[in-house]
Amino acid sequence: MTKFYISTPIYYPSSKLHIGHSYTTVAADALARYHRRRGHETHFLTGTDEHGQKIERAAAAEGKTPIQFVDEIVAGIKDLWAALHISYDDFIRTSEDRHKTAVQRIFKQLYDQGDIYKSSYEGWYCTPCETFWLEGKLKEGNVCPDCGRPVEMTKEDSYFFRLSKYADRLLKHIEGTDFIQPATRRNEMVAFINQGLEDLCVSRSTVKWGIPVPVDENQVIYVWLDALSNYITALGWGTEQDDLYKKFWPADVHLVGKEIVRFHTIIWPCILMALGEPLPKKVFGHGWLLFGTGSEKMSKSKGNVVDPFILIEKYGLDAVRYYLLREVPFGSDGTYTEDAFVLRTNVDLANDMGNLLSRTTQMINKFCGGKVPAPVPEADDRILSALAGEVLKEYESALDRLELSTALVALWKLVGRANKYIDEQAPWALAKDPAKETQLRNVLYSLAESLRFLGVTLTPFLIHTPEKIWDQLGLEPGDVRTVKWEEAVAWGGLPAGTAIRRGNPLFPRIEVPKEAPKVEEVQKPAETVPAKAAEPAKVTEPVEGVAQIEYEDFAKVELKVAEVIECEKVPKADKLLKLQLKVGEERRQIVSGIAQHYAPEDLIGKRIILVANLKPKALRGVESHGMLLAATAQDGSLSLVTLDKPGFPSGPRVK
RNA sequence: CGCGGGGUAGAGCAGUCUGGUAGCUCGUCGGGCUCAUAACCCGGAGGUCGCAGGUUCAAAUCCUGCCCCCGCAACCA
Repeated sequence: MTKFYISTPIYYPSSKLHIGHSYTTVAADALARYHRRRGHETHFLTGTDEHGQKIERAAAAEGKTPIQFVDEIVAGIKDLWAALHISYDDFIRTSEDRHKTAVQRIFKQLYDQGDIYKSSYEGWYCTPCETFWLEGKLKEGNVCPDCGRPVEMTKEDSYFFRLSKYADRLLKHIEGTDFIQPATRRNEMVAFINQGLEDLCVSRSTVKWGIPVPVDENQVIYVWLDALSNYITALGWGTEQDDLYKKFWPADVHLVGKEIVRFHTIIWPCILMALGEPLPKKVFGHGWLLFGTGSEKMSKSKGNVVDPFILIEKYGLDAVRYYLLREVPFGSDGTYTEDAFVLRTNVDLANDMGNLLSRTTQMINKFCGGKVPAPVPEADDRILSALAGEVLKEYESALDRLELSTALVALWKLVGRANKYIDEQAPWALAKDPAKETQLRNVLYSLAESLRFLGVTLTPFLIHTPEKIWDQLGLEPGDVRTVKWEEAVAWGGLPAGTAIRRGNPLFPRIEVPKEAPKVEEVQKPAETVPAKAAEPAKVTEPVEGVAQIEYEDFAKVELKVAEVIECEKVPKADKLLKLQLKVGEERRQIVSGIAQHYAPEDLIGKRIILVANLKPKALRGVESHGMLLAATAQDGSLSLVTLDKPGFPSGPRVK
């Protein structure tokens, strides 16, 4: 029997997931459902990558243990997958014992055979941050880029994996196959490998929340070896119960976001080679779903992350799934806007698909007494049946290539042709002419049969619609997912005489209030959200307006009048200016990101407003002791806040 | 010389690998139909395919150079 094993990345539960994660997971779900529907033995794995310093700290910040913290978020993730009807077969958490023991086994094996070795890692280390920094990342004066405190050259024992040993074999594997898709990503990886691979540090002594290194109590296994291994630990690799592993490995597809293609196509295969296990057949790096207002250029202001729950609540699950799977060619980046969402839903789902069902069922009611008429095959023009055959081929080959949107486009060719067919044939006219009865029967049968076919072929993508279609056609709704595939997609499966059960519209049109959407649209914040995977997305918390404050809160901010004495550009920084200020008798240096709006010489002599008691911070290696006030307009232009009386002295407090 | 993605009709995109009448969706204008969710069908208008060279009988497509835009990162205190 054909088998199919597909995985999503395991997500990092340091915060709530957004629609980008949903995008990856819904896509994997559709592929899993497709293969299951075809009768292939399918295993669909997703999960969470729960270790590491970020989780450790986020938990500490909330006064929780890491596992408490992560448990809550994982529960939320599972709720989301439930809401999206994600049909995963297994959900692995890297904090589970089954994973931890297997990862330790992997580590041990690689260590015993010499593929992992102990060495020392030397670099600039910030003790408070427990982080090594590359020299190039340090701020001026060897200061930690995160906290601004001095770093020390530190030598630390670590374990390294011999990545370099497998580079040649890996390169051959990548170049000779369609292992990495789409092809553009393969080219990037080939270039990357050709730069030379260095051995990979696979342990950390500075983190406690992780899987202990089996041969060294003081260290935990670092993320790559830990997280990537989930694809086999979930199958029971190396245990007594490895039936799943034997059955499903190697994976048919690892679906990943483009930002983590490198880890899945370089590190992971090398680990597998070292273990002597087969490599996954394919790693598909899809693009990102980006958010924009559509009408205007992407706004720089960050806003709310689109919450999948709200979207489902507002527009329905099938509309959300359809949009995710249809709008973006899988592999490239795409955008989400609410306008585009509404348009897509109204046009494809309501007008074309939903209305097709509505008019077809109504015509069968009116012209055939509500029963599906018996066709007369000899007299059939075969227009729709022939097209359905072609569409099916396109659909199947698109899904074999993981091109979900292409598969949906193919289906909608049939939808479009059926709508046109109604116009051409004008059944209402045929119904008036008793001599045309045969033709009428064939036309209506072809339409109803097309819809039955669409119901079946939509089962991987949509959750409620296929059943609704079959129900309205008078079929047993549940059968749409259980009738054997070959039989279900073969033309003629709809029995004559079936009683139509015309119901509510499949997708009611979404009515959008037309009045003055412009202002609102412009002000709607835009957010760029990568469909991030194994690493957490940096999500800017939305600013929900600004709360009122007491005067004493305001008084905490020390604003002062300052005069610009000197000003120059910060080298190698296009946005930064370094300003020397005179504040009364005091001198100050600040750095400000206004270089694209003001030339240095224009600023000299200007009196500006300084936030004087802000903590110092190094920007691009240059110390800044405060900030100046400026306003940024919608179009991105910027204006300094200055004084309107010439000759006003510097130094006074502003309030 | 940081990494990457782009510039094709008013908007959003396909086509570029494998040169050969420039296509799709939305919008717009006009027409048709009345089975249907003011839905559906047909037709029109609208593009010097970023710029400049080159190769070719032929270039959106191949080659060279340039310009511009957008992500990420660094540099928004």
